[in-house]
Amino acid sequence: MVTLKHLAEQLNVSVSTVSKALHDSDEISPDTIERVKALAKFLNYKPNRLAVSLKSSKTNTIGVVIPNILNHFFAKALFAIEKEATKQGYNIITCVSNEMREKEINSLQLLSNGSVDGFIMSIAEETQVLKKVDHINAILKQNIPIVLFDRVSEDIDCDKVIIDDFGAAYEATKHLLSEGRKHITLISSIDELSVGKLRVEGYYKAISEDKKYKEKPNVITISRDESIEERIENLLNTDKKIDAIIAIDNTSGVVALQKALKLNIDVPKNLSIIGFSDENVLKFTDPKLSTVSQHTLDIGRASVEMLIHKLNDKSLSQNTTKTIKTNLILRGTTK
Amino acid sequence: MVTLKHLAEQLNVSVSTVSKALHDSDEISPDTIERVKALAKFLNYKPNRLAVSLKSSKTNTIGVVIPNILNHFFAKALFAIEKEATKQGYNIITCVSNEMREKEINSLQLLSNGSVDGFIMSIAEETQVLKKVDHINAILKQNIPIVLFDRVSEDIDCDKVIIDDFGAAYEATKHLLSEGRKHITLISSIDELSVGKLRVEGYYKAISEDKKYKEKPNVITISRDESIEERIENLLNTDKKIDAIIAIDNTSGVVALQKALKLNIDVPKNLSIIGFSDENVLKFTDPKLSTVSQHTLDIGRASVEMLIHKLNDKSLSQNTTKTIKTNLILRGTTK
DNA sequence: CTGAAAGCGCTAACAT
DNA sequence: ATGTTAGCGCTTTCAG
Repeated sequence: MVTLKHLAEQLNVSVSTVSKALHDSDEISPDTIERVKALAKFLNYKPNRLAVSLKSSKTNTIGVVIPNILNHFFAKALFAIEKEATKQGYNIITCVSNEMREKEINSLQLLSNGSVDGFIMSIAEETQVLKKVDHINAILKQNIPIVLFDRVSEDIDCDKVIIDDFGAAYEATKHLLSEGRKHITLISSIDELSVGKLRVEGYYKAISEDKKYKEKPNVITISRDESIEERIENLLNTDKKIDAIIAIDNTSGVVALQKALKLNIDVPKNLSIIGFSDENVLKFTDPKLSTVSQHTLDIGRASVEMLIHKLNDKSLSQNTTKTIKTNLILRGTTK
Repeated sequence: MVTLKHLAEQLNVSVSTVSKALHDSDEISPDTIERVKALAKFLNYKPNRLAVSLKSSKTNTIGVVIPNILNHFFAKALFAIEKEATKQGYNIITCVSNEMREKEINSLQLLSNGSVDGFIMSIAEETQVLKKVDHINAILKQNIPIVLFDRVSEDIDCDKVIIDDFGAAYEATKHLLSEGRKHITLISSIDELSVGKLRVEGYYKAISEDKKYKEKPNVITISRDESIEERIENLLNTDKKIDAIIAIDNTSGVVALQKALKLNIDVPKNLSIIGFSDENVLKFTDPKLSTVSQHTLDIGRASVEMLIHKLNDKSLSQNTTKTIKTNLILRGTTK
């Protein structure tokens, strides 16, 4: 690895001269600057990032802690975060909590030792269930900024980026009501998560506001160790009255559509389906699933922007919550 | 941030004493060790990673450069890499090339300045098409080890982890032949990639070895700007003789299955389908797609192992290529 | 215009 | 058993 010292020796000048020259300091003669730069280029000199960071107490690195990279939502968020971070001259170090609080604690500990300037994270399921977030607050107390996205917590006071989960489910349910559906069922495999709870609330609200709707709300929660496929096939088989489904997680919507087709249920004539899936699954379904579009790329981008904003002005102790708007995109599974 | 200096001042000893104490040096009295450790724990002292790395010329960080994180194969590989790296005490810095050579160059440049000890990467499509890999060889020349996985190149002399693409396609095709299929069609949307080419070769070999098979090989390549869905629906609609499909990319197999079901083709009675998809799509299909299982987790793990192995013994200039075996898993879309 | 020196936080050879 | 010093590669005062 070629260092300032090497350059200095080659050119018979001091290290500090070289350093200044490379930064176009006007303390240095144009002639020297040129010579230094020429040699630097020739030898492919690159400033050692560790040394620069150590000196400046600034790593230009963001720690990203996500629950599960195999979940397409988080993969996409990571994609967006990486893209925006790169654009702004930041690297990202990625850790996966695998939904476990212990791993989350580890990752946070590991990186909060000067490795990163701040964190972007989404809370592990276990952490949300246990409602123990002191490990996150501990980082904040060390004056390392955190931006929470999607899965957030009231007990943490920091910047946040969320979607309007309540409103999104509310709108989706309203649409199904407007179609004249009489038996709207909500399916959730994420009822432990903050976002899951909010979406259910939105569904309740829409139902309760509709005077003409006679049925009680029907919420199907599927636990981690159940087979989503079996449960849904069963549901459609036994409860023939269901004429609309709002599936509030990543995958249930697609599964519901598959099973409906298999059972020869006419979609959307006799059954409407709205999912929260990402566009990537569309190529696997025919008709195309109608979805609540979550603008995941915007979520990632906004998270990076907020973090860097705070990094640039740490005095800024004001915390804000940014809500990314959703879109109800009607495709082939709704009337 | 609490440093050795802080601890030293609090305890009225020197910095080096503190350092040694924390490393259980036997130059230090048990008593002092205990006091130092107690205070360190109390103040939540964590050694500054940058300083340690700078001093030791060892970052314990791996740079991971992948083409596309929205591709489930790479997401899963990244998952495995992160997991194994963490287990071995390494962090990962992730960069996404987005299949672009330019971004690949940038990432490599950016991280080869002391940020990482080595790289794990899979080559961008553009790089494979252009066959220009000097930027990768340049890193190797700087004595920074690289492990290439999945998408590799003959023109790069380094450690590699691949699957037996040729053999996998060969076996899959042989199975279709053994079912007595007469019109086996290969579908590929990745014919520009090294792995794509190898899989096609495997298909050819199997076909050509079968004396009883009369038909010419039938290879359908779908380009980036075509709609895979349209193309496949069209294919099945127009060529009614097709009785078996081997889909060598991530998604075509599932799409083919969907379209076949839509067109009321009896799968697997009249049409067998084998895909190269990951298990994650299975929940979206009924019947379940038969696939070539690529053991992506093993690929990721092996990559980390190889890199760390080389890191631990840099003199080891011997490069090896590890081939991860595949499995043909027969499910509902084959007889 | 250039250089010497200090220091970021840590380790380790070398005193004491 | 503890302390001093030098140095990893870099930036930045302060001298010259």
